[in-house]
Amino acid sequence: MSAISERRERERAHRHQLIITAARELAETEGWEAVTTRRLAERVEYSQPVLYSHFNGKEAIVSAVALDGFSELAAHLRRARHAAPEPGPALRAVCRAYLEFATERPALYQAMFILPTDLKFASEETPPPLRTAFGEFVSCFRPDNKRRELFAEVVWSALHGMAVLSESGRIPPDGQEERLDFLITQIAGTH
Amino acid sequence: MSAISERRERERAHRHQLIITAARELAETEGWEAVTTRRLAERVEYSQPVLYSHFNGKEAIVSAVALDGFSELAAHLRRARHAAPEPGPALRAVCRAYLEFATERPALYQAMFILPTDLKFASEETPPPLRTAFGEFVSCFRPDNKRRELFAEVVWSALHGMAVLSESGRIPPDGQEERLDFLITQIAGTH
DNA sequence: CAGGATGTCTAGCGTTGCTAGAATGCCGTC
DNA sequence: GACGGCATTCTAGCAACGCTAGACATCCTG
Repeated sequence: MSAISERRERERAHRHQLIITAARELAETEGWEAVTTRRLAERVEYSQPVLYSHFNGKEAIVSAVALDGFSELAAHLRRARHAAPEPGPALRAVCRAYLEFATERPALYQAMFILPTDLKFASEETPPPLRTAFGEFVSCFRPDNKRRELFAEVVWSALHGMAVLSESGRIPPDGQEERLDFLITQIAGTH
Repeated sequence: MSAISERRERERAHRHQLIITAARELAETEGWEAVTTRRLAERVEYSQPVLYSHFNGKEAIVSAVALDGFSELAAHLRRARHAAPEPGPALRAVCRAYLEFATERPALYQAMFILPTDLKFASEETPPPLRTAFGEFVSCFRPDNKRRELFAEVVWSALHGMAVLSESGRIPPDGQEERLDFLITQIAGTH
């Protein structure tokens, strides 16, 4: 009884992740509007209702993808920050990594920041990956800086704005590097 | 023939605007997910297909609402800029007005910047209201500043990020004023 | 007053997210 | 080793969506 239900649990967990990755792949290749419950079910080779035994609905699936995205983003930013020698260039490196992430994984970024999700932000129930991702920005400022969280919020906002406005063509996608340079120059000296 | 068709034309134009304002009101009171073609048709007291004799589809209706929004935003920013005495406080006033606009008309702002629309940005076919709205930011910098467009893009991006991240609860909505203050302080001195 | 064009509506197509209830298959027990 | 019972999966379908074809009515023109 124990071993059997354990195996089932394992298979179930495996299928759970299968759904998430299938949704993500489908979104990355054809966009989120192509991610329907039917196509997703077909992709994982199960019928539609099994999706609902794993997730509360489509929004929960998007949320799961977004959560994975936050983990990757956090790792990506951390790598960039540790690769930079001093706290000064660290901010620039992290910002560049952020924009890189947004442009290279547009569908994932969309799930994280644009599509409606169940994720709770800026509260006690905020999932750890979200916290650590944000923490990477905070860590670019000196620990004795009492307003580092605030600074991080502004930097993050600016980057998000740049990412999303250039992605949608509202600002020319070319000038991204120059804009980043200006932003960093203005913020620098405050860490 | 002339007078009659003129009257028809007038009625048609009136109904055209009626659809737009109905869509906007519905979105502002119940959110864009409640704006369906059926409910919209019921609201204007016509059947569904008349919507399609005025617009190419739902996206075109959203675009029309967004376009109106850009006109209002441009006027709102211009008012704020002219109310400020010097170019220094002008930037702050315009930024504050922008955030005000975003928080007070969330549905309208969503149509302008988040929902998919037909509007062309940063190109030759960009509608005038979009240009003038962006121009208000540019005008906050000195005419001899060769990078004023770039600066305006960064400021706009930062404001958009702040607006949308606080609206969705990704950053605490309270700190908005403080964040704005930090942003302006860093950008100031470059106009 | 008839003819034709214009404009509007009824009805319906295909697809969406989601779910109830039938059917299937696997487990533990006698 | 056959069987009852439970969990799981599927078939089928609902209501609502954006959108459209074709019938219907209405009004101007000759």
